[in-house]
Amino acid sequence: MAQSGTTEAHLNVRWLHYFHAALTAGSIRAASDRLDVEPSVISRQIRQLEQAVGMSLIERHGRGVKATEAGNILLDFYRERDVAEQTLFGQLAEMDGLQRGHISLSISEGYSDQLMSGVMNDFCARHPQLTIELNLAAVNDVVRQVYEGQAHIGVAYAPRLIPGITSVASARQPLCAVVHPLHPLTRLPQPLALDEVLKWPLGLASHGYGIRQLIDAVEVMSKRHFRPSLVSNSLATLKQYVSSGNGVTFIGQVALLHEIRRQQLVALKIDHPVFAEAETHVIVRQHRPLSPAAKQLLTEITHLWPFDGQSGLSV
Amino acid sequence: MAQSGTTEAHLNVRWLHYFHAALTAGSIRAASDRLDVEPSVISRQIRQLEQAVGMSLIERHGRGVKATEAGNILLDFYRERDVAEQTLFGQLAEMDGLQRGHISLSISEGYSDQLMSGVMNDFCARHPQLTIELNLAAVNDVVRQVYEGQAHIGVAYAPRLIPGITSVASARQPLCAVVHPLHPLTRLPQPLALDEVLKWPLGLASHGYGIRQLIDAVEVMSKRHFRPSLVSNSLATLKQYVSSGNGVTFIGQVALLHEIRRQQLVALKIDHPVFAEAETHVIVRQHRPLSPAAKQLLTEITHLWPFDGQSGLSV
DNA sequence: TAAAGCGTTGCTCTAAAAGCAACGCTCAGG
DNA sequence: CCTGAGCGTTGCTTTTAGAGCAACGCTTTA
Repeated sequence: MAQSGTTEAHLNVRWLHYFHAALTAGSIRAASDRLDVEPSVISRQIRQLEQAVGMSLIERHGRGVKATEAGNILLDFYRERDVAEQTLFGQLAEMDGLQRGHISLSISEGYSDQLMSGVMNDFCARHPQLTIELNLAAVNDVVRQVYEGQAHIGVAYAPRLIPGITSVASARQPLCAVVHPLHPLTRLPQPLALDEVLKWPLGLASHGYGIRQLIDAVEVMSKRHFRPSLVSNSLATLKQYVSSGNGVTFIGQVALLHEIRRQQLVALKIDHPVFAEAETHVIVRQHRPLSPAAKQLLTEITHLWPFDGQSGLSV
Repeated sequence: MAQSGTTEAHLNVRWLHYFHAALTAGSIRAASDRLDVEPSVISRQIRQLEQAVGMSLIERHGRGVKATEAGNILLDFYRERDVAEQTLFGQLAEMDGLQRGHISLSISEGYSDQLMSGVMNDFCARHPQLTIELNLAAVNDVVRQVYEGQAHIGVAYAPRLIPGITSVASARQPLCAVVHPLHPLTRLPQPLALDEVLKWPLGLASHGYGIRQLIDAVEVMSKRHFRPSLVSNSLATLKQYVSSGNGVTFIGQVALLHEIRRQQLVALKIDHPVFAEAETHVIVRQHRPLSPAAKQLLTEITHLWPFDGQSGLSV
């Protein structure tokens, strides 16, 4: 009587669907009319279901069908499964509608202000249900976190683009010489010659930072030796350094919009291709599908940010 | 972005199965080896699942696949569904193993003792998880309850078999004249002539009882008129009636094994075909699949009960 | 740089589902 | 008692979906 076969085989959707339809409709033929499917199909599928579970599930009367004891159990199971499935679809729809989801951003230090004021504030306000993780990190760490999947989106200044990382947008943001507004350099015509800049005390970012990598490159290319009097992994420290003396440091203009607007600092262009062509990149992991929320945020970033070119935006 | 189609379509089992296998195995090809299915099949089924939910579910890397955010949600859903399904199978197996279930019996009065001592005691002891409902009723009610599905199994004495009712077993249990052990009738040779019995005060079962229907039939056939001095719907009352006087009543021998063994009453055979050929029937509703527990109990009843013939036991 | 491994795609083949017509049966009504 | 409508079921065919096979493009590793 008891089917000896392993119950490993999962329950087919059609079986349960027809089974449920037949019992709710009261008869196989009624279900047939409702579903616009031949009665024979329903009959057979129910039979398959029966021999799959190894028990009789419906009582076949001359007038319709009724559920057996086992049939009722399975019917309850079907209903529970159905609501669970609808709940699932609801969750996915919520996610699709950006009412739910998680986005992890990793951005270079100094650009957080810009991001928060430009895009993130609006986005967070419009989608309060979204969980947004904003991680400040050195450029190399931004790239690494995106590469390893810890961050969905990365914003990095002058990142070293490696295979597996796709830049969906970029904006040219020259690395400038940053000094106090009353600094003698401000009286020279721009772009400044590199030698002029190097006459003054120098503050540099630590190794591993995108800025520092650019500077190192320029150091090699120009066959000069930079002798920094201050090295820091904090942009704020560097800003503080130049704002309280006659020192100079290299920071992207975008990273100190606040100070420039308040006339606490000035950014002076430098006559060197590497400095001039520095770019901020919005990067993602190649071939990694973004969640709907992340996609939306990504497009907003690339649209509101003053990017000139968008290379391969594949959303 | 968002799939506009209705999410009415239910999720196919194969889709989820392959999807889960690929993610747990780490790669489609690994899952392919584990399931012994071509990788292309898995890839395609997952793609079908993806366009069914309208979202990307896995990240395709050069080295295997990973779940997206939506994929993880669906993965959790699959796991929950899986345990729910196993729970279901467990319930059904328990029911199949008679560890769970419900049986409703309807039996004629007077045969409960026999049943309880013969079969039910053992059965209940062996399957304590089973819910067994034992309903005493008049024969016609037994038949009706079985017919209407209120009782799974019926045990009826001389039931009027109607279409829709199947007798799975029957035992010949002649209707006897029941008297006190010292009654004058006991000194006559058996089978007694009907006229001899009718000379004594008569106690009869109420109308609607199987016994009474038999008696009525005999009354018509023998062209005699029975004048009962006591009519009761309680066998116990009838027994009491004959045990305390010189009255006589008609009861099946099997209904008073206790009293016979204790020599409180004696059952005397009567020379009439209707009385002689009375039968107890075990009946079920035609075309009604019994639960495993009910099936088991039914077979035990038909085996342990002293039935001579079993007509169409279709379990 | 070459080889191994991955997911994917076009094609063919097989197995499952669906449609169709007919049968046997139960059950309500004349 | 009998008839007819309605039901579930069964053999058959047609259609669809799943599965196998070989090859391609790609990423990752030695």
